Amino acid sequence: MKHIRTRIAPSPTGENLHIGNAYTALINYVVAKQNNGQFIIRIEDTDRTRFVEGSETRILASLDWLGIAHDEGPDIGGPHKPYRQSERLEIYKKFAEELVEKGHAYYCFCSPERLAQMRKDQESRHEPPMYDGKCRTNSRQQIADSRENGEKFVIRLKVPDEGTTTFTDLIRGEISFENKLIDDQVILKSDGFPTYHLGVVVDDHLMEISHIIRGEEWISSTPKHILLYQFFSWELPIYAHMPLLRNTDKSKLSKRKNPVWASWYKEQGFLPKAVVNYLATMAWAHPEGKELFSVDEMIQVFDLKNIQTTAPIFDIEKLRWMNGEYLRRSQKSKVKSQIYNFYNGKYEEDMIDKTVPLIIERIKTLAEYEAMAGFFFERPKELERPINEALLKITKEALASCDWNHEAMEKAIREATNKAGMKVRDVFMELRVAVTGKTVGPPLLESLEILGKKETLLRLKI
RNA sequence: GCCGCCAUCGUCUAGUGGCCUAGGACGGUUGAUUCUCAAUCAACAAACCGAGGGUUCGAAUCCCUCUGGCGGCACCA
Repeated sequence: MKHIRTRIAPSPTGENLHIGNAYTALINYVVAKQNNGQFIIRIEDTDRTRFVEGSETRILASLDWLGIAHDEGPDIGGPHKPYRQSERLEIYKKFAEELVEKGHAYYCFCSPERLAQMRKDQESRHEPPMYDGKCRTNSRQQIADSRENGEKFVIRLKVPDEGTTTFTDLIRGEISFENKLIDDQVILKSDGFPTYHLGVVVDDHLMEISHIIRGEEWISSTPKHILLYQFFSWELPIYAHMPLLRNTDKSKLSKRKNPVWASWYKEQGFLPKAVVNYLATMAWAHPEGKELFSVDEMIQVFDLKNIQTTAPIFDIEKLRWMNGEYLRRSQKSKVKSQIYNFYNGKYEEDMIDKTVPLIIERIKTLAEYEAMAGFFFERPKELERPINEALLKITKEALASCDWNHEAMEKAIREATNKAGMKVRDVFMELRVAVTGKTVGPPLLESLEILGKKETLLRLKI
């Protein structure tokens, strides 16, 4: 069987790893790992105008956070380095020129202005915007002259006027496009950088990528890539176009409408395992109907053919539920250190250790710890609502004289409450607000036990 | 406008011709428990399988048409 090699090819044009990229990364990773293959990261930084400093580092860090490890990449190298397209310019130039020599591509000297005007005209005529082929017919002499004059040029793919280009998508079946509707794509830009189309094909071939698993947004450019493979006489990889993650309004997941950066999920206190698990359930269902599973379990049973073709809506509510499940199923000691690390040492470890058992069932993300347990570390600056002193008095007296453990406190408070003829829940609520400042929180008496008698009585002004 | 992809509860999905009066999960609602909130447990509502035609003894499952949604149509990826 052919050696399996997959890849993701992010562009360092955003502030972090896009969650949609994390999604395709996961699938690529799983496919590679279940076949004992390699998962590669290649940085496609061919657009200098959109380049974002530091983006690559952050993308790699997020992938690492998610536990999606690569075998080859810009940071760790590999047999096909470099893994950054900006460092491979000579390669693309060579192949682009080879295509020109073979007659499958041509120099184009059209100015951006002319192209813009052309497209404008086409639009007004309700025609599809396409290059009109002006430079296709340039003579050798014309080309030589233009180049000698230092005119800027690009290299365009010469797409056949007739026939259709067909390819088989592993999860969608056969897809075909009429060649006459495919544009003469620019493959090498005037600045010497390749466009995506040349870059991917050349690198995927050179890096021996066997499966191209990417978002469905690429379906319509796939025929251009197929043509490129054919012109080079290279063996075609297997294609699988994943459904796109969507916003609630069904549009492609975007930062305008959704948190899309992997870093956001980290900052919000989501656990990487939960994020990955949730991502896995997008467009794919565990054969045994399991909702909660690890990447390793997924690797055992995953099959690309079972990927759903419909684009799923990314539902943060379900992710939150899943995160809560992971939190509750984790070992307490692990959660404790996760919380400690999440707050960067802002809260004492000792107090976190004591309070986690009380709040673990009440939070869905690490970031919720603060709202739930903040009162352990800091006196409430203000109370959520005013205190009924008469009600509070009952507990004050009971607490002042009883042993400091929650059983004793409970007994004392209940007795005092009954004697006063009041409702237990009302009395507890009064005490809760007085000590924690809030109407919602962990079990009160256990909390007070941890808080300590001194601090509690202080807050009660006894 | 042109090309392409897609179509089961609000959401994620199971379902590949009879096991479907369509199952599970999230979310929602109700109840139990309870010092609040959760967690937990129980129950309920929720898709007539986008619409219309076929094929078949029989279709969510196969075919066609339509409609809708989405994606693409750059010297961006």
